[in-house]
Amino acid sequence: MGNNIVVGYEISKIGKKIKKIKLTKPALKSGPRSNMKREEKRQLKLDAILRHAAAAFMEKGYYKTSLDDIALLHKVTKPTLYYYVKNKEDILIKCEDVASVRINGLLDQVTACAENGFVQLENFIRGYVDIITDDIIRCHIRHRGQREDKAARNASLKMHRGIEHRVREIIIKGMDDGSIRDCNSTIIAILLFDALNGISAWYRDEGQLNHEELVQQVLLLVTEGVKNKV
Amino acid sequence: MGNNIVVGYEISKIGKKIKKIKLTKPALKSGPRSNMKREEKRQLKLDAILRHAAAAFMEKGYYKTSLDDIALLHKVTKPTLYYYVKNKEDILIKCEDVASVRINGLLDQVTACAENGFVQLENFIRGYVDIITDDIIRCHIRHRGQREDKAARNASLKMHRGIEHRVREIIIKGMDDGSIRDCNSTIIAILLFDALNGISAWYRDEGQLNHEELVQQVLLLVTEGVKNKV
DNA sequence: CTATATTGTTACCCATGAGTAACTTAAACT
DNA sequence: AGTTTAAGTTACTCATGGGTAACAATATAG
Repeated sequence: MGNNIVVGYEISKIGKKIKKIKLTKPALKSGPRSNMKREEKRQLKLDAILRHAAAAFMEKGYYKTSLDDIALLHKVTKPTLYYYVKNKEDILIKCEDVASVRINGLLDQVTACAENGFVQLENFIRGYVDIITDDIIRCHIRHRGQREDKAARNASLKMHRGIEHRVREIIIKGMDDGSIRDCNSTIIAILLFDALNGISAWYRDEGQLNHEELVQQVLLLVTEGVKNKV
Repeated sequence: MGNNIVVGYEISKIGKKIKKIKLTKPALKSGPRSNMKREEKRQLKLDAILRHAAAAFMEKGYYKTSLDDIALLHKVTKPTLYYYVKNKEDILIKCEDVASVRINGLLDQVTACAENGFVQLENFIRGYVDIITDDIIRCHIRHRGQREDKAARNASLKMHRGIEHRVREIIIKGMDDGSIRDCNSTIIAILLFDALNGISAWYRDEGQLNHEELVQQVLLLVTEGVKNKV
């Protein structure tokens, strides 16, 4: 009886990896109050782990950061991490989820305002530069690309395309309402993201460069370009 | 007599690693013609290795690419690679050297022309988008950042700063001669590189997007921005 | 107060891949 | 020719680090 508490076994398609699955479902019948507390605590710990991991990944890079490093930062041992994440890559995936929510949230907010396309684009840029201050987002931007798992790779691509598409829509709206000049919205959206995401690789809020100054320069560049109007 | 042909031993500072050093210096006395041929061949092979490595690194990433992978691409075995490069990281360093020469060469060319700052900047952008078509350059852009060796890390930073500085100089020149509007040249230079380097991560010459179209959109964005002039 | 699920630990396993030693073959100089 | 150097091979070592098994402690439920 000792070892039938926890698991059953399921052989994946390839038959190479064996996956543990729970047979006992997470007890949902008990009082939601106490359960809530547990779930809350768990979520907080997961968040902390993501923060620590993201910070480490940003400093040393994904492959140069071991799970032991992350565990140490979080003051637990490596196997404990596996209680919160499926594997190393899952950390990146969870960072991606956070990023998706925040960026799409920003887009919701921006597109909800009844402004013309250009102003919406400005607002998006402002918000985005703000968002990429967060280590988790920066970590995602830097490491979206590195996905061993095929499904994860596709999901990442899909989310990325989704966001790019929404920005493209803003640009198109701007061209329609006359606030943005005629241009190739696809290329412009990509270039914009290249520049903004690039910022996340070097900019620190604590650094010497002022946040407002940065935003101003970005907006001016995107708005006016650099050529002097004589 | 068998084993005193080749080597002496030298203990590095740390005393941990032992390094082989040649006592027999590379014969330079013999005819330069034949030597040239050897050096030439060697250089060609090194170039081929760099090409193969860069292609692999761009496809799978540095850490997911083993030296065996590269050796296989080059149709030799791993130890042979060590005849051409010091270690794995040395491949990145050699790619960096290539990149440095090409980009600084472009800058030489661009700044040699007696044009105003804005036109020089335009010419640089045109040339740069051309250059980042090359796998070796793309590899360098993607992996400058990953340097375990401290000296290599510093060298990389220095080269990068050097190039950025030269572009900043062009922008400043443009502001002086009135061809470029007043701006923070440091930030603009960085943003420009962020956008351009970003391109190297996704653009393929063989793809559906036309090279000229891309260059046009970049130049327009940098020149005019996206705001419609009413 | 006891049973059960939740967190966490110590001690492993084992695949991977960088780097090396020692030997073989091919080329080139005299 | 015959010897030296370059170029390449096979067969290893060995550190690293992701992942797991099995056990220990702590909460929570009934």
